[in-house]
Amino acid sequence: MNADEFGQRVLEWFDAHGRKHLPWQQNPTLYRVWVSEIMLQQTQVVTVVPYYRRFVERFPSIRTLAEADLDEVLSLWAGLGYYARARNLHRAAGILRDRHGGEMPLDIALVQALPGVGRSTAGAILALSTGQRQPVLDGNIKRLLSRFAAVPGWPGQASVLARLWTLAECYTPTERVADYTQAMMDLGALVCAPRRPDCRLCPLAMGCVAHAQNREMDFPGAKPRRDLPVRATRMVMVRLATREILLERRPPVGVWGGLWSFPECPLEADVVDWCQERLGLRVAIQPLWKSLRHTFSHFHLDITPVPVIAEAECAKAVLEGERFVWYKSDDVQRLGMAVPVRLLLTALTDDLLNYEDRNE
DNA sequence: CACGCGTGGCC
DNA sequence: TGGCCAAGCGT
Repeated sequence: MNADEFGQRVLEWFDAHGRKHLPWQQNPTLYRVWVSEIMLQQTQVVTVVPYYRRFVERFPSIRTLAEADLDEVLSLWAGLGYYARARNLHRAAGILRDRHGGEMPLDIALVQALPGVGRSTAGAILALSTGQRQPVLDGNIKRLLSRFAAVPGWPGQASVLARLWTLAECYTPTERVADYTQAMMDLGALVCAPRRPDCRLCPLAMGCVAHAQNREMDFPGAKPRRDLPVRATRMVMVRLATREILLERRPPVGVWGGLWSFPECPLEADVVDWCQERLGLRVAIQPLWKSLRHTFSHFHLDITPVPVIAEAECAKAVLEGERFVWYKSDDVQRLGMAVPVRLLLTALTDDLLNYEDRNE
């Protein structure tokens, strides 16, 4: 099947079955498509949609995003994961404001130079928003092309990746590039699916090498896997008699970077001493009622929560400033703390306050 | 090139 | 129910 026929068939399929009502497809400006592409990195459409709506309502333009506090940007990202995306998005908005007149450039090299924007995302932004002829190679298209051409090997391997890029480039048409690009992602997500590809619905089945060999599931080649490491940590839940709880801003990089969580106390340290030295707090430890395992895609995190009661006057005096915050449950949304909201605040804090109630 | 980086859904 | 996967990129 030549490239013209490939594109023709894909576009015909798009007209009949492609997705045309996603939020970022309505008024697909460079800014709106950019935000959507960042959110969609390693994240499924159904998960993104509500976050996307809230985000572009609050930050409708590059300039509003650039002027915002990172804390507020993170607060709208809370729960979506991969928070470096939000930090990069905010930083890139500042770059666009300062060096590009507040506009997304049309030169793919400049787009790709923005933090958080790689080759595929840069291509998707320009192709979907302006129709510029740029290839895209996301996970869906990798899978589709791997099967169509029976490309052996794991796409994480440079040689395999290079071959897929060549195919993506070759099949990208000169007309209706936006529809074609959307169609390829839709085909990969809805028809050429990872688990159960439905080749009866595929407009490319007649040219698909993997299908001809009945080997759809052999492509793309499997990623070499190793077992997840386990990390252990301890989080100190400092509570005042007023039911306020202490949160600390996490470092800007690493797990949950830039978000707020309970302070982490080294496992080898004595909690009472550590609170005295690190936080300047005199505390009383409460009984521990459970520990918690949180599984990430790349490791297990075993968390030991340690509830402690601190003296209010001392605590207030010592821990004022940007690094720490005292909160009540109502304040969570304002602060934008993904981890505390979902994992720590809802689970551990509820337990902490229930525990307190039971003992009153 | 290998690894770090989240979360929800699927079986 | 634990392992796997999903619109990648930065280091």
